[in-house]
Amino acid sequence: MAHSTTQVPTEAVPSERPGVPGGKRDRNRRARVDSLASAALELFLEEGIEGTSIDDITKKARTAKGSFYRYFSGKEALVEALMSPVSEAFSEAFSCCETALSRARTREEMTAAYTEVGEALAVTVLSQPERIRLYLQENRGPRRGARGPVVELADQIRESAIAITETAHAHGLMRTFPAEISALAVIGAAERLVLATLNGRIEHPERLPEQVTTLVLEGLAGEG
Amino acid sequence: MAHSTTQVPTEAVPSERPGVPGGKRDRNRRARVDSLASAALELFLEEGIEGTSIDDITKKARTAKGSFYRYFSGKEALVEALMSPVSEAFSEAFSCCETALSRARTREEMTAAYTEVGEALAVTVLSQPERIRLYLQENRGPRRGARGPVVELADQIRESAIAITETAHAHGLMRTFPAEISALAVIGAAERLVLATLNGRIEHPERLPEQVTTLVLEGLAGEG
Amino acid sequence: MAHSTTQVPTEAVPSERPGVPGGKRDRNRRARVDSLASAALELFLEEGIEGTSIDDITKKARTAKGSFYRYFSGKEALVEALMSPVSEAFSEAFSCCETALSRARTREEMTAAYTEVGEALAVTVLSQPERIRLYLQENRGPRRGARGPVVELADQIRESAIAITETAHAHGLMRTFPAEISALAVIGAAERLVLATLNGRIEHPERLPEQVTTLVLEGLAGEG
Amino acid sequence: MAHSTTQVPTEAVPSERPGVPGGKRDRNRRARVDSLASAALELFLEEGIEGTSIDDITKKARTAKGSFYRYFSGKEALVEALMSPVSEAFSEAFSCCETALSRARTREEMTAAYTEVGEALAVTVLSQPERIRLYLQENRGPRRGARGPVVELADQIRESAIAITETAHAHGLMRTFPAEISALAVIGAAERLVLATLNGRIEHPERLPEQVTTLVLEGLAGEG
DNA sequence: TATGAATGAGACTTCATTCAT
DNA sequence: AATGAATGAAGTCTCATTCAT
Repeated sequence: MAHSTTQVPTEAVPSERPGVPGGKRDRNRRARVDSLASAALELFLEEGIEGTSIDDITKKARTAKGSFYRYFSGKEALVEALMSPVSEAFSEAFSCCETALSRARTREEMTAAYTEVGEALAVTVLSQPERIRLYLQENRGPRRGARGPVVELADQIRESAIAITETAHAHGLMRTFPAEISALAVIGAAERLVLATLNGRIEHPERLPEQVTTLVLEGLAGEG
Repeated sequence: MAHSTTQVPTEAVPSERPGVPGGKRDRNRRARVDSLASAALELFLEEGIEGTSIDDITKKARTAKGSFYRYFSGKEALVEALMSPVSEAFSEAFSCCETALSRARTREEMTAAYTEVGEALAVTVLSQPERIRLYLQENRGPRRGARGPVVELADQIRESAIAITETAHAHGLMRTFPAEISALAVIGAAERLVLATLNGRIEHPERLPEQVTTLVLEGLAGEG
Repeated sequence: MAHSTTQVPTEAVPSERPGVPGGKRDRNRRARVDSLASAALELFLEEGIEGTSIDDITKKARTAKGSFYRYFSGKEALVEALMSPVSEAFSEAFSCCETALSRARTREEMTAAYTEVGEALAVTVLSQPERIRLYLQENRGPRRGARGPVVELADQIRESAIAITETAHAHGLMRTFPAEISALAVIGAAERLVLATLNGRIEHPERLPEQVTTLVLEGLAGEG
Repeated sequence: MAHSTTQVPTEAVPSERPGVPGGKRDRNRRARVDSLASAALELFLEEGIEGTSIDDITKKARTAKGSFYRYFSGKEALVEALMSPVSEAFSEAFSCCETALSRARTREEMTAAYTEVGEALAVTVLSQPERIRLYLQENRGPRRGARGPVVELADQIRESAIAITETAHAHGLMRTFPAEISALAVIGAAERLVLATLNGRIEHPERLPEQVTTLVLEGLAGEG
């Protein structure tokens, strides 16, 4: 895996940095941050966040331990940095969808909104598979310690999903289940399938989106 | 929570015990095992398995640290002891269902088999809610360390669910998706909903089974 | 190895014991003490005194841990009990020799005295090989902890050997080296050879006494 | 005891060190290793290897517990580091002697070879008295745990001594005892005398080499 | 700025000893 | 008298974090 796939957004880096942004200093800094983040991501996936020590990370990134603390205030900040692009992409996708939904007047427009959010999420999943896998592996359980940011992301997703489901209900789009229930069911199903896909356990992943849509909309009992 | 709700199955206790099987020694032993297990369960739920130390457990159980090791060879063994009743109940439920399915000749018999496994699982969930919550919180991620037994249980569930789904397909019961996909979707949805329920986030939990059934069979698009 | 070879002298047992000495109680007690001592001896030889725990001993002796403390006040007392027959045998051998030497008037009488002490020691070595091996393995080093009694025995042997060597010198029996030097040299050589023999590294152990005598008296340069 | 007498050979120190090889970092590192090793050596002699804890060592060396593990992977590695200069010196001495012996054609040349090895060993003993004492105190008994390296050294010495004795026999230099027997006798005698000397129990240590030679070659019965 | 050494709290585990049954 | 459960001190080792170089 190229290190460049693990780029960390600018915000993770302390803002009062010297040198021209884009200059050599800046590039060095980013390279260091990226190599730490990508080493960490790989280790987190293999050993778990709590099972990975700062030492492990810096050893894998071939940096001195002290350097880690120059770039991240601790393990939690690093996890936060790893999750934040996912969080932002999801945030944007959901809020776009929410907007589109509230503007929608016809059933077709609503369906389009859903399709769009689905595609936006799929793009994120495909472009950041490791971070998504990290999210899927670590998002349950207490918010304690370095896993905090991951659990936070899970909450964000849950709330957004419920919100758009409620909007859909308000527009009479779907069966009037309680929004929590359908939202959580869809999230649960989707997450499990994505994880299986990322773990290589699904045979024809390219058909997955279509199958999931069918499943979600028409259920299992459909005229098989 | 009463300590008696956290009973550990007999097998976890060393078999050659002295004194009368119902005598004071025996009762003390069981009380100690229970208090350790229940303290641990509570802490695992609040702080995570990896975030809980043996010290935390023995402090909460008001025993000496050394006593822990008389009853469990380590944290992993304790987790194993906590998961094993769930694992056994699930094992039995799935294998009953598998048997019933393979014997079924009519669609009604098959539906009955599914209903039955669903009910068996629901009973387990309701009678062991904390252990189920622990399973739901900790079952993802690498098998590393004390979480091992939980991940193992997850694998067991996944395989069983796929197996009975394949049986169902073989009998033409449902839409011919790949078994992995429908099985994982159902597991994912169910697990998410159960977790939300156990976390008290579902309004009318008593309606959940019926709603889930509808959802699974007919999907979201159904003529709400 | 039969347990009876590991008998512990009466003194090791607390003196205020109930029951007729020789009665059933007494026999039980001795059987227990012997089985603990023989289990301990075996373990001490394999794992070292410090590497053996009370637990190891009672497990091997198939007794409860508490029983150990009924018979011995601790590991040191047990070591003391294991060493004391050796210590007594050696004590007696040396004091006999000392007496015989001081009475000796002719060179022949003196040689006889030495021969006799050598034989007495050899008998002890052969009749208590495991205890001797324990002594040889553990007699160096600080007197600290449970090894104390073994180191004490080493001191006793050293002093006795020096004493009879001085007597020999006083009678003009041997080359007038400082007594410490010849005594320690002989002890050192003898101990090393006995240890090698007990470890099965000497080809014809039955010839050893004669060879050692030659070696000690005539040295290596003799007309080979 | 000056710390400088407890220097640990370069190999024990991780090789890829930063900073100038003679810079402050380097000096600090060596000082730390030396202070740990010398504290340990002193404690090992007083309390035995098994009776000394890492805590004791770091307390005496006035460092944090964790620092110990930066320099040594554990107690056994430290013992190994303490023994290795002795082991190497002995190795070299014995192999020189072996070479010289196999080349020797006259009895004088052979005697010279022995004298030389004796002197080389004596130099080592005198220049590393504490390590030798540690070896003498801890070399018997099972190879278990941290004492392992010391027992290993003892084996090395035994084998080398037997080997050169066999060479001597092959050249008809000495009385044809089995090589094991004469070698072990000499080792045993020498070790005991060296230990007594290092413990300050020998009156005129400077005469020891000559006396031992006489003893070994001519025995005790010589015309005193 | 980069390095890795230093620190000490804290995790896991073992053990001698005491004590209830 | 015998058993083995309970205790907590102590041992080994790890780790996040700070700091001198």
